[in-house]
Amino acid sequence: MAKRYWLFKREADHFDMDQLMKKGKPVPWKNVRNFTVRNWIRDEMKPGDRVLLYQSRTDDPAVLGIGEIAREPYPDPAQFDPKSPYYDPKATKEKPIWYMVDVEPVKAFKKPVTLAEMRANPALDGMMVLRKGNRFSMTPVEPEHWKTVLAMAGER
DNA sequence: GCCAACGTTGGC
DNA sequence: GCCAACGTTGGC
Repeated sequence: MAKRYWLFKREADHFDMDQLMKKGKPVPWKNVRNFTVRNWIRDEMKPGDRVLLYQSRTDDPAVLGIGEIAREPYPDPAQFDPKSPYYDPKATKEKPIWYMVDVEPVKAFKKPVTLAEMRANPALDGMMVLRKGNRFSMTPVEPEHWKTVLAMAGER
């Protein structure tokens, strides 16, 4: 299957792009508990897919950099852990419900691409993350939109 | 901090 | 299986 593009959202409180880059290792992107997003993870994400890393719930929400999916999707262990807030009593090891991927940080943009800039760019019309009321923590990104965002960041 | 929007839950 | 109520997301 061809390489795909995604946008992963994370709240500012739990997202430090510099820290990610410094670490330089794949990080688990866990705790997705939305069925639509689960289906994208489980059925469509592949190692090598590229990801826009987006910071939400801040004064200036923005894409801060890019990453790459580092391994096949796998069951989120928290669903089996009764002590976890993400525990799901309906999930079993044989039939997991929730999936996750690891993301390797690839590059921090020198110039983040803000939500305001993205909304102002007609080339990004229809981008899922820009839709009103969008609450998916992960969304697919069209190849043309990917190129546009990278160009806006001054990257190639 | 507010509140619109939306996914999920649960009573019926 | 519907749908109102609830809880959460996330821009502003």
